Amino acid sequence: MSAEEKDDACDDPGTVRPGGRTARVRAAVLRTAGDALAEHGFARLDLADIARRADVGKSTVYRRWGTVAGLVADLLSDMAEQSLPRTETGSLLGDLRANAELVRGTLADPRQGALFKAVIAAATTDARTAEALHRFYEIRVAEWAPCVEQAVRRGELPEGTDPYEVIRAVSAPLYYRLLTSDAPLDEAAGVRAAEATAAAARAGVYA
Amino acid sequence: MSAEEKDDACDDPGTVRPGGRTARVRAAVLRTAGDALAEHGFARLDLADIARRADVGKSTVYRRWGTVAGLVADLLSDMAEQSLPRTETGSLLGDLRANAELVRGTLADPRQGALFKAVIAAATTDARTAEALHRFYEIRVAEWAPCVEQAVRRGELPEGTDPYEVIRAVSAPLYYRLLTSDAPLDEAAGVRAAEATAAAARAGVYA
DNA sequence: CCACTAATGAAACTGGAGTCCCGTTATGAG
DNA sequence: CTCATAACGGGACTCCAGTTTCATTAGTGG
Repeated sequence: MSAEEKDDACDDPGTVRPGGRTARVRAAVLRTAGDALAEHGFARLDLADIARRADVGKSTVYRRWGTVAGLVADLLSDMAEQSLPRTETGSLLGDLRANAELVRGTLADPRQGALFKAVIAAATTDARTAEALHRFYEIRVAEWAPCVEQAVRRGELPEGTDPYEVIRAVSAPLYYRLLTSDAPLDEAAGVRAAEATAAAARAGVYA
Repeated sequence: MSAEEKDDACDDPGTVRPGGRTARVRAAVLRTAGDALAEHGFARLDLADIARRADVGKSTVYRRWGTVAGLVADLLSDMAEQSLPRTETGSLLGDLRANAELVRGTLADPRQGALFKAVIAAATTDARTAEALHRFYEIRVAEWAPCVEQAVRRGELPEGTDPYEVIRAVSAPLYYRLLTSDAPLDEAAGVRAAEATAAAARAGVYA
């Protein structure tokens, strides 16, 4: 181990030969993990079961992801890459309503809603998962922030309005209801979230 | 087992002799469970460890609470009973700011914040825990709803404003930030939550 | 104060989640 | 096409969370 000593000891499995089977295994495991999270939540999840359902060796799952938290973190990275297109309506309220409806629809969908619940729960336990979750929302919020900046340019909102905070304000009541109530996330909730945020932003609360 | 057949088969342990030792055991276990939840989160929690730290027999914990979810549900019932006094300032914005600061202070406190995170995470896994969590928030929201009703009576808000929804709107951004971001919950966040809600409510969004 | 039994606690037991080892497969470079 | 080896898969092994059993302790009604 003279000159050619092992300097790649820190490499995780899957980084040197990411093509072919490795990629197929990752896709199968992540999809199965998503299904399992949506079904049973994050607490009743064990990697052995994931491996069985994904037709993948148990050792492979443990070697590459190690723990449930690590697997969820990777799932979040995967979810962050799948970006949804933003619709532009020309007015602040229209854009915020579009955003609210997108979020509401996602959370109201049985599978997606359960998945988001599970992912948020997982993030409260593990630091790496939390970091992945925060990055996920930073990305999603940044995608929609431009519509607030446009509204400022149009004169709909005061100068200095924080675009990120406005977008977060739309999602907040929807997530709050998802997590702390059993009331359904109907369309009215989305509309209310958008209108409340628009009213507050116009009043200069986020400046 | 003729006339005196066992009709109390459905009774849980602790319901027939709830005084003395039984009460002490419950208090010790719930306190320890709160500590453990705040420390390690809800996933790394096992009842055997709780029993050890609470100086209580392992079988007792398993017999009375059964699972982690059941224990958290009982903890939530206990938390719901400890009601905090509501301050009245005479104006809607003042009351909402007081509420926001109360919630913000609780969530910003390291132990309490971690505990609430853990409890919310636990509720995503188990139906009974979720029900207990929903009841907890219903109680807390109901305690503050009167200040909105007073504002309507004073003419600060339009008739037909939903008091519950207004109170929830104050908490929502604080919880959203707690769960999806690593930014600190500073006082400005509380003030912004109260002001945004007041502006939206005045605009008639919650009517 | 006594008797009855609800509730607790110690210890032995069990099943399966997570680890380890090693032979097999197939990726990617030359 | 060929070879070195990254990555996978099966199976044996370990360890501890959760269960069961039973003797002991202490509430509660009389």
